[in-house]
Amino acid sequence: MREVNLSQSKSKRNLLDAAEQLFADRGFESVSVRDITQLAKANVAAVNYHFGGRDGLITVLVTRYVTPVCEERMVRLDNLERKWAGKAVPVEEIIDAYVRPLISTVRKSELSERLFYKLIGRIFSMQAKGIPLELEEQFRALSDRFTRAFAKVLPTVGAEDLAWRIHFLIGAMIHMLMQHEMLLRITHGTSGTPSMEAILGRFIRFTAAGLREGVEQPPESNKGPQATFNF
Amino acid sequence: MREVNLSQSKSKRNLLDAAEQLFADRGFESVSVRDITQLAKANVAAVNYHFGGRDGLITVLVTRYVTPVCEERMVRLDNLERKWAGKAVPVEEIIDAYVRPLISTVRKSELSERLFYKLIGRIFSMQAKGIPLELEEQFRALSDRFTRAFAKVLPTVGAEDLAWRIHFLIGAMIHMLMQHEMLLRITHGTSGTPSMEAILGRFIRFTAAGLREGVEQPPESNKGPQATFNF
DNA sequence: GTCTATAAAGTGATAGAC
DNA sequence: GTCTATCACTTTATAGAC
Repeated sequence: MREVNLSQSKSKRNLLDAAEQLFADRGFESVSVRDITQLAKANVAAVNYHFGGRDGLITVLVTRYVTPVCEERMVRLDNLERKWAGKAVPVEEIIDAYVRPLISTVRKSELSERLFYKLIGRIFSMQAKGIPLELEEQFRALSDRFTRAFAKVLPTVGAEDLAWRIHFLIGAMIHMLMQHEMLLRITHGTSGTPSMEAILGRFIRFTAAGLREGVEQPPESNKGPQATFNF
Repeated sequence: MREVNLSQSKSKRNLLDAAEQLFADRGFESVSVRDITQLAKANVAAVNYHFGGRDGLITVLVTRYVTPVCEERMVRLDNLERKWAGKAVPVEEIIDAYVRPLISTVRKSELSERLFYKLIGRIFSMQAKGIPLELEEQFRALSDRFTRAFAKVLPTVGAEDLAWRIHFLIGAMIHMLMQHEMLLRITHGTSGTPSMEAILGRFIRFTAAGLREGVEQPPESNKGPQATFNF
C-alpha cells in the first residue's frame, strides 16, 4: 500500500485491469467505455480523464504488453548469439527466443492465463491500422533482427521464401494463443499437464521443421536422441 | 438479365455484395446496417426486410461462402482417396485438398481478390460464438475426415500431437489469407507473379514439413528432384 | 480526482404509407 | 418491394458542480 505511485493511481490500474479482461474476452471492437467503467466500478468519465478517451486507453494497454515482449525477445536473441559466438544459432532456439516472451509475461498480469493468451493473440493479430505508431518502428527492428538470425542458419533458403515461412510461423503462433483454450478441451489430459510449456514444445518442432524444409542437415550428430528438447 | 431469379432479388444481391466488401475491409463488428445499405444504395430498412436483421445477413453471407468450400474439400479428399486406392494419401495432397478450395472460390465472387481473401480469413477465424449452428456439424464432419486422412499417412504421430499440428496449419492458413495483401508488398516481384498459387506452394511445403516432423520417410524415391511439386 | 448531467451522434429495428 | 419517419437505446465525450 504505497502512496508513492508516481503515475499509476489505483483507479487507473483498476480501469486497465477491467479493460484487459473485457478486451481479451470479446475483442477490442466489442467493448465500450461503459462496459469498462462498470466492471472497474469507476465513473463513466474516468476513462476520458485518465486516458483521454477510449483509443488512449487501448494504446496504453497495448504498449504495456507489446514493449516488454519485444524487449525480451531482443535480449534472448542477444544472449543466444553471444552463446553461439559467431556460429549460427539453431532454428529451434531462435523460435524459442521469439515465442517464449509471450508466455513468460503471463506471470506479470492480473489476468487468468486463459484470458491472457487471448489478449496477447488479439494484440499481435492487430492490423497496422490499430497499432500505435511508436510500436511500428519497434516491430520493424525486431523483424529485421530475427530475419537475419534465421537467414544465417538457413543460408540456402531464399529471402522471399524465408519471409513467407516466418509469416506462416507467426500465423500459427497467433492461432495457438487465441484458440489455446478451445484446444485444451480437445487435448483431453492424456499427458498430465497440457500447459503452454508443452504446447510450445510442439510448436517449436512444427515450425522448425517448416522453416528447415528442403535444407539438408549438418552431418554431425544428425541422429541423436530425437525426443529430448531442452525447450 | 433474367427475371426468373427464384429467391435472389437484385437488391438482395446488392446488399450481400456491399456487405461482403465492408466486412472484408473492416471486420464484422465494425460495420453497421447503415453502412451496408448506403453502399448498396438501398433503403435502411432493406436489410431487415430481406434478411430479418443484421445477424441474418451475416448468417446468409457466411453460409454462402463456407458451405461450398467445405463441400469442395470433401470432394477433393474423396477423389484423392479413390486415386490412391486404399494406400495413404501423401501429406501434401491432403493439405492441397484442404486449402485450395479457399482460393478456387475467388472466381465466383464479385469481390476483388484482395478483399476476398480477407473476408475468407475473417470467416474462418470466427470463434464458435459467431458461427451459424448449421455449419458447426459441417465443420465437425470435415475435421474428422481430414484428421483421419492425416493419421493414415502419419501413423507414428500421436493423436494429440496430430491435433496440434493441424491446429498450427490452420493458424498459418488464416494468417496467409488475412495478411496476404501486406505480404505481397514485401514480396517485391522477384519471381514474376506472386499470385496465391505461388504462395500456396510455399504453404504446402512449410506445413507438410511440420506435419511430418520426426516421421521417417519411406525409402523408395526418397531423393527425387525435390523442387518439382505438381501443386 | 470523482461525480452528475447532458450533449451529439450513431445503433438496430419497425410501423405504416406508397 | 421500397421508402420515410421514428422509436428506444447505446455510443463517446465533455462541461461544470463538488
